[in-house]
Amino acid sequence: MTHRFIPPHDEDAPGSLDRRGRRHLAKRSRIIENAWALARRDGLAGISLRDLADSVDLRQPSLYAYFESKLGLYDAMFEEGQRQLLARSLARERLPDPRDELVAIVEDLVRFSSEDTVRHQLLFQRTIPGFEPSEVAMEPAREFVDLMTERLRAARIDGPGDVDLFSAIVSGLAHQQVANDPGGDRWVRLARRVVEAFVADVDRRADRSSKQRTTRRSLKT
Amino acid sequence: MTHRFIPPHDEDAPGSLDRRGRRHLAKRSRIIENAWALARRDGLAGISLRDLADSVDLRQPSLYAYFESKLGLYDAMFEEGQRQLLARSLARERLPDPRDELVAIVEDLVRFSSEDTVRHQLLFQRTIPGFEPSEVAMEPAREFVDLMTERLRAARIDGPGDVDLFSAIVSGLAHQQVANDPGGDRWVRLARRVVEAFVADVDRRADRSSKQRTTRRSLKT
DNA sequence: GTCTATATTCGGATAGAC
DNA sequence: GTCTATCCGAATATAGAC
Repeated sequence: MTHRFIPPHDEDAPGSLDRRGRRHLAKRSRIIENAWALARRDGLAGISLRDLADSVDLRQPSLYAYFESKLGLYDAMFEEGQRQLLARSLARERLPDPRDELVAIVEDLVRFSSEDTVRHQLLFQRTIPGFEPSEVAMEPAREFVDLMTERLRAARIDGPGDVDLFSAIVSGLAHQQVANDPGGDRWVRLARRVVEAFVADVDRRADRSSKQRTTRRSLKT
Repeated sequence: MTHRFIPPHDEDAPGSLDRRGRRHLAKRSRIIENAWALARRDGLAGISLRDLADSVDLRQPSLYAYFESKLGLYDAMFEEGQRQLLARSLARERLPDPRDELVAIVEDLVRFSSEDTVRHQLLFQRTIPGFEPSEVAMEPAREFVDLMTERLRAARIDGPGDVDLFSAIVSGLAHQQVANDPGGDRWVRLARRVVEAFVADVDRRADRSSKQRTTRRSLKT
């Protein structure tokens, strides 16, 4: 079962939208926007559909014209948050040095998380009981992972465990930043150092294994 | 305002407890134990005081003899979780090599988190709206930080940012382990590597700054 | 699409007797 | 300390008219 709500409409071209459909989506966006504001005020799980409806001058039951349930609302918020993250990464101009690029991405990510604690909570922690993002909502997340993987490959980081380790480092920085210095930059500032240490480790391991190969070969000949 | 509940009792020695006090504490412990079980089933925020009371054969209002409110219950759970973590770290025999000791601690920590997701949630993520641990509940957490700091110093890790970076790395491993491979060891296995990379980075920076000092000195003389 | 009205359930917390 | 009884509020969700 999915949380997504497909509003009923009957245009001829399924891809584009008529005036009604556009208005519908615009209002839906506004609702989501206000939902974020409420979440920042009352906590993510604390969003009340009544308050949300009030904030857009609707009665509470009318929200069901836009979302099939409260979980459907979370799903929409999740998707929007993931799109924001992806959009930000794509917007920034790519740096020539792949390692500088990694540093920039990590800084971006940590800042992105610390900008908005509840967004970080919805996107990266599983805190809403019963909520699991739908396939559609996960799509931008998948694209982002692809992008990250590509950037890591460009810096010659693709060994087994490398990506796991990198993801752990980034999520750790983000988490500490959000938890202990929200809005600040205490862990953002560590991005360069951590990337350099990580890259040095990857290099060191590559050296060691290539030396091992050389040794083995020289033993044979 | 604190969430802790000091049960009224009138013994002569304030430190020790009479029979009644001991029974009270024992039952309180049992309640907390069941609260963890419910949290694992329904989520942390999903604990219902009615269900909890049922599970210990009490009526719901009777719980207020043990906790002043639901937040007080969370506070007790938080304190207990922190004590478990501290107890585990103290129980393990200390390794002679301070870096091996660091590896062991990190593995411990990541395993501790992944053993029990909701405990990890309560202890390390701020997910319950309105809940902030009381001073008393934070006490074992402080002790744990002291212990960690001491272990890091033993490995000559005490530079500015070193502890921040280390904490980020550990929490990142734990978070990824909990989120993506709960009960497994995909990130636990990275503990040794990550500690070694971290230590190498600290050494490298120490070398560099000592060389800088040497250069400056040789310029002077 | 939006409304009114309402169903339904459940939550935490309190009063006061025993 | 434990109970019964109850309060009070809040929540999501549905039915059906317009």
